Amino acid sequence: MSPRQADPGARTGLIEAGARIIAVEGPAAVSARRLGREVGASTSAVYTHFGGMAEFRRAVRGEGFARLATHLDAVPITDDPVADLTRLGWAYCTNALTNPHLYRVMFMESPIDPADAQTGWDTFERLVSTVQRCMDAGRFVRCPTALHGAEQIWTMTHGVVSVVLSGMIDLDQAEKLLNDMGASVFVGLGDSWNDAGRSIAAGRPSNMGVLAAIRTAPSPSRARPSTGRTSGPPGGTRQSR
Amino acid sequence: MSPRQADPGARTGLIEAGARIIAVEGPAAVSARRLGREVGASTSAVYTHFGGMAEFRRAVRGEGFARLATHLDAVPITDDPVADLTRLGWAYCTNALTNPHLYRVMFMESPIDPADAQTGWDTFERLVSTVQRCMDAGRFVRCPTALHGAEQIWTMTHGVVSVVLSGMIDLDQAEKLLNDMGASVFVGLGDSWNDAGRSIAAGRPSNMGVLAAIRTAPSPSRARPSTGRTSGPPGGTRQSR
DNA sequence: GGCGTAAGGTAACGCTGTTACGCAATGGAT
DNA sequence: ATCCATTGCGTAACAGCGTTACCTTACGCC
Repeated sequence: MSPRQADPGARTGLIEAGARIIAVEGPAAVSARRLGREVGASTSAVYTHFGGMAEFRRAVRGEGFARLATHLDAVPITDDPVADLTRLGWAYCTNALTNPHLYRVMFMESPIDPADAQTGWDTFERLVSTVQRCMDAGRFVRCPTALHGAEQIWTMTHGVVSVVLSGMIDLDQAEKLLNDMGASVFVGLGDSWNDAGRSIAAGRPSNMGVLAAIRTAPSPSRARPSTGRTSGPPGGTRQSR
Repeated sequence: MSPRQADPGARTGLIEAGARIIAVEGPAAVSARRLGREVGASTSAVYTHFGGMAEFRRAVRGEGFARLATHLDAVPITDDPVADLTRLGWAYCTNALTNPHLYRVMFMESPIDPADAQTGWDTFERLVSTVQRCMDAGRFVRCPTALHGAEQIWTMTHGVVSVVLSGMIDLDQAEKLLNDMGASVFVGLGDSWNDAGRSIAAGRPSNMGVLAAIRTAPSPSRARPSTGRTSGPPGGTRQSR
């Protein structure tokens, strides 16, 4: 009474095809028919292996978290935990900006379901433990819990990444923001200005070219506040209706 | 030789219907057919008044920015600009969390086009001018330009809002993050810890109930780092895209 | 009053997710 | 060796989507 068993490679093949399509053409290009065409199967493959497009997207998000974890795990552990924290931040940014569509799917879509949130928190553990090392090293003396400090750092980094992906600021601005806000947050957690600055400088990736390569490609929109200094009466924004 | 002219109320009617549908059911529920049904017209109404769904969504984004500007303009100007900054932040959060779907459409979708970016920057001016007042008052002595300080504050606030909307943290955590990171950023810009703390306390909305009301409704997902929980069966969570 | 012009409805095209159905394949039970 | 329950998976259909060609309709100027 043993039935035919599914091709074990089909599932991963679909996930990788989905991640690839998302990376190149964006989430909108992913459809059941397209996936079937891509792996040489029919539309029902998605339903056999995942149950539906929603669950399939969940699986692709999981793949995204796995790639992020790989990036983060490549960050070495040194005797300067704050520099390690900085390196984690740059690794996070590099991962996000080299796979912007995937990052958007992971963190910027409709509220994620609890299972995905758990996956996210598991990845987040890498950050929490590094903050804990900063506390143990006597650097983050004002940080109540490692979790709280990690939340601050992740929220800040995610905010900058998110704004870059929205096209509101460019990568040069983002680098300044990350440096300045990173220092502020580190000091707010208890580090001294001098130590924070030293560690941020130490954690700055020597090969900034990875981000420089990204810099050229995805910058279609650029806008600045209207030149005249502000404070105008509420007639400021022109809008429809 | 004058042709029939379009119903001037139809355009705003469509925009408001779109904003309402987005607010209640999310962006995925907005379709040309649905909009036509909603305002008693046909699908071609969207094409007559906007040219297509993409331009229609741009118009709805504009409506969202207009509402945000209304929220921000309601913040009074006092002689404590840092407290005003805090109030702007809370107004921003309140607007975002009372209209989460609209906020997502405005700031968390695919890269926005230059026209929308300009609209966003116009709204952003309110923040820049307040930071300038903080500099003029001698509070942000380390802030190089008002634009740079405003970018920091907006990025931080947007990061917290964005993470709350993703369901990764709840509103209590978010309030702590905003208070702590706000203080860190203010101090990083040059304020003193005492002054920053005082202004943040002064800018905290007396009626926190607005956010408390939100607290109950949209919290479907809650997860913490690795408490070793399990996920339920992949039941029918219907998800948009 | 007629007429040119544009508003706006109708219907179609190709796309999407999803599912009922039927055939194919499989491996333990007989 | 045969059988057959069980499952994989392709086919085809359904409803709904954005978009557009086509046509009717209503308007204001001559």
